[in-house]
Amino acid sequence: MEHRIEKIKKQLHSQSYKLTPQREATVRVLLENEEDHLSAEDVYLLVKEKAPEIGLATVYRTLELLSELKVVDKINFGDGVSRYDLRKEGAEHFHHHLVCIECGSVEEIEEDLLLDVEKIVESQWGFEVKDHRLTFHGICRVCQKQAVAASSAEENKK
Amino acid sequence: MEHRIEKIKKQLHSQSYKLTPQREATVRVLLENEEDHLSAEDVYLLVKEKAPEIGLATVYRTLELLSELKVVDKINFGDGVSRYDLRKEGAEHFHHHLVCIECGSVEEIEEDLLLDVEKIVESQWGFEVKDHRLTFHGICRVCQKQAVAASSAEENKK
DNA sequence: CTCCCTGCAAAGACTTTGCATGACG
DNA sequence: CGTCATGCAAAGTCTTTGCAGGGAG
Repeated sequence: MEHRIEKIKKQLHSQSYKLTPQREATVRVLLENEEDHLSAEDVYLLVKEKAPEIGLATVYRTLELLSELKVVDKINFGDGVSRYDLRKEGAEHFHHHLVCIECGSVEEIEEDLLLDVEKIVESQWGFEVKDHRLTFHGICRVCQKQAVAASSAEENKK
Repeated sequence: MEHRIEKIKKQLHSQSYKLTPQREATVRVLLENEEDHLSAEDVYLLVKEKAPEIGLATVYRTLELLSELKVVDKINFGDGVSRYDLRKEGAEHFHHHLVCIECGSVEEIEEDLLLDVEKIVESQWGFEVKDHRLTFHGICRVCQKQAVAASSAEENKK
């Protein structure tokens, strides 16, 4: 984990930004919650546990900065909030998401499934693809099982 | 166009909603600007030209309603506003978008390029796909040409 | 008469900004 | 010292809600 912080520090320095304690705390929170898709408010609350004096505005400013540096991706699942997602080590493509419409869980797909599609877009639409956002909405494994369980319970009642 | 309004009217009635004059005016604006990706405010201003007494809240409520009925899709390109996009006749998949990071133009892809990808997601992740959102960010044909023109102008200067 | 719909204004949620203060070289 | 970063509070967006009045059946 430390080396990832070092790396981010270098990225900041290369653009003459500093890794201040607040920024570092924010980055640590993001690293520790890599699986989640935290909103600015979520990050703020978590950072506050370690550095209670931090302000919400600083968190916003830091997330904005990290977003510019492509350290995090800002995403939006359609509820009114922006969420921030750390790019994985070495990944230059933006990972995909599976959002369950039943329970709201969000799963990530690291693998890039769009290589073929991008080729088609480039050749047929003449569009030079730089990045993509792909989200599937549907029913996750867990909720599918529950649906089956519920309907068989229904069966038993008869 | 009239038959599309009729169709929407029936959809509304089937859920015991009415197609009021305000709602109809809103739908007409959406139909007349199918190519664009209007924000609620945009729709409001356009509707106002025909029906000046309409309120912004009604537009929001109508768009929300149409969204529930799957007549329009609510999308979000990362600027802070929701945009509303009419579903095409008979389409049950949500079309894809090409957003140009130079000029901000948005192009649509009707064709469903994700059929194969969805199969993979279903079989390998056990996720039952119901809908998807796919947006590519990159450089559109027009801006690519301008970039070429600009760099050759640069050449000429030498 | 009842229920749904509307306009207006107010409230709300999320995010950005202005400004004085503070850290750092 | 000068610059960049911070915290706080205020201001901004965009969107939703409360409520009284209206309209259709």
